[in-house]
Amino acid sequence: MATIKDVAKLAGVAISTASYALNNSNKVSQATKEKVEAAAKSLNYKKNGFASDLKRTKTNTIALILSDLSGPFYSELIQGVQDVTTANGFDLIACSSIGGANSTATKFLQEKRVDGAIILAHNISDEVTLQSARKGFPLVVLDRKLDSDFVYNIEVDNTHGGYLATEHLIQNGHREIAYVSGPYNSHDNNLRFQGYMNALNDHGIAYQPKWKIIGDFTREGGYRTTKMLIAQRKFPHAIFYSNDEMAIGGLEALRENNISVPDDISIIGFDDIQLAEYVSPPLSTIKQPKYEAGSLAVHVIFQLLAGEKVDHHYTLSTELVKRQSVKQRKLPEPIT
Amino acid sequence: MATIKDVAKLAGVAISTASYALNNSNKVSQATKEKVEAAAKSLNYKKNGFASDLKRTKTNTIALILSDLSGPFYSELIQGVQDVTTANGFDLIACSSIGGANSTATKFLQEKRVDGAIILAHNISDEVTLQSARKGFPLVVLDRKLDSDFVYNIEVDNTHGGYLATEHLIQNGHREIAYVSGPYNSHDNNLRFQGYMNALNDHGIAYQPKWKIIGDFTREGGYRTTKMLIAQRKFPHAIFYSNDEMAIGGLEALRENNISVPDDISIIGFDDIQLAEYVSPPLSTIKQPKYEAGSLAVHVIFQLLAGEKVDHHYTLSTELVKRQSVKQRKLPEPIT
DNA sequence: CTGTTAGCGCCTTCAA
DNA sequence: TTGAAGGCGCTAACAG
Repeated sequence: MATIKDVAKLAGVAISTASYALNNSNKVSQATKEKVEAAAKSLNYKKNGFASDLKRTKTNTIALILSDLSGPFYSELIQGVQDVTTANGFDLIACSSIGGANSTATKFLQEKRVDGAIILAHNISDEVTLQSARKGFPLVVLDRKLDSDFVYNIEVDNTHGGYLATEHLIQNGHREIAYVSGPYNSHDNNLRFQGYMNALNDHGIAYQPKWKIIGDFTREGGYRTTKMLIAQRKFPHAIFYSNDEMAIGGLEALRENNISVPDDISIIGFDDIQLAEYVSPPLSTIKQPKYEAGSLAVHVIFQLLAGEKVDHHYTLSTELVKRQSVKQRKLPEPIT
Repeated sequence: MATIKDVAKLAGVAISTASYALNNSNKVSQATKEKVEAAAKSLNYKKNGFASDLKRTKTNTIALILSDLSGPFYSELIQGVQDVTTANGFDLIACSSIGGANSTATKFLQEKRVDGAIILAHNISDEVTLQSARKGFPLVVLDRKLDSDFVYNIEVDNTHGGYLATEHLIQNGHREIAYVSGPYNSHDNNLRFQGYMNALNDHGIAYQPKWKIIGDFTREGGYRTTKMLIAQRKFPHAIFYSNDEMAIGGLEALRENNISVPDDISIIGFDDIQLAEYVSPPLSTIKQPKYEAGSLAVHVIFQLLAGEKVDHHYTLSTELVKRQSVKQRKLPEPIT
């Protein structure tokens, strides 16, 4: 690979001159610039990005850390992140946190290969997050709540969302409502569950532990837990799946058992992923402002990079999306 | 930020010693190593990735270049890429080519920030691709065909896929078959169209230019072109959308006009994206071996990096997936 | 406008 | 086992 040295030599100028010329500085004459450019072209010279980043101690890129690049992550969120990042002339790279401490994500977080990062990856530990955040390296987390001088939190109002979902079910006459949870360590899940509890409570319905089923936020998990529910003697009036993926898995399990949604049972999800609208029946769910969350996250980073002071915590609101998986419950005929 | 110098100073050793200790070399005593590690920890030292990459002139990361990070890209493909990459202990980063020549993708391609790259982004020009590829920097393209010493091609058999789709329609009694194309400059599209033509030809059906509609591979494009088709006087027996996204957009247009699929018209897509199975009716389509394409791509890169010689061209086969959007055409009652 | 020079932070011979 | 020193490729004073 040709270096700037080779270019300078070929063009017959000093290295610095070549550098200036290549960076479009106005310190060199048009003639030299052309000479240098010609030399660069003929050598197929490409600058070494590291060397220049090293020198300037700044990369102009921010990282988006996802738990799995191929996962059903939120394309709107990425869109938001992407839009704001490119609008600011920064580069955006996405990397996965598969592999935990040895993952690419951890590497990027720790080795200052980027100027800032957004984390949406439950498999990055709080510990890694906390010890990576430092002055001059803003970190925004979208999936947890962390108190640190250098970590900024953006959350959607999961509690309220959980409340909304549960209340919608209650208002449709359902009282025996199962909650299919996400993993135990999921902050989001815990808040959604809190909302579920609150709604039950506000409507004078006693919480029954038997209706809390532990899932894992995956489609298979939803399928499995639903099968389990079906295998049990008692069946709820409705199921609140703590995310859409699980609800879709559940839908499949229900269909296989000829249990009709929403005639026999009502179900509701959380997230409003793209698929939700296409499954049959279309899934009622809780919509999160994903685009906003993504763009806000980057926005915070840029403010921080510019040395401004910003809040450490933001909460975005959620919204009920009524589709066709929830229906008014037919009460058993009163005996006359 | 603490540098290795600070660590060395605090630990009371030379810089090189600190470096050895931190890199687990066996050239330092256990005692020194511990001393250095303690110092590093207390300073919250993190090595600067650039500096070390610069020194070793190798990054251990490969880039996956997508036209849009938030786009409906192929999660299975990414899965394949990801699996093989991490299995080889390399890092994977995804970046977008939005912005063309000024995009992050172009930057990564040109500034040797990665050891190899996989391109699946029609908005990266052949020119950029060609001039980025160089010895020691293997490039695999998944969406075009390029002849260069340093570019490797992996294609799915689009022509055969197009043939399969069209033939399936023909075998169901359809003869007036519209083709909704992708963008003009899409290599994939051209091959699919070729397959369409071949099938028509093999079955003695004359190609009619009026049945070729120019789309753009987006859902909106499919919607728009279908509306157009509907607005015209003549309507085809069936439509072959050159990708699923467009077919889904088309489905919507058809539904809005109370044209039933597959009763009034049969349609087929291409790609077998996740949604295809969930739309109503479930979309018949052509499935591509996406996971294989992704894993093969990285595999090729690693072979190249290891100095092995590999073929410049691979073709993976496609397969017809029958679902419910294609139906045998009722012939008009013969007059008796 | 151009050239000289001193590092950015790290790794790695080489000599002690 | 440890330390001194050179340099990866580039940028940015500074001096001419």
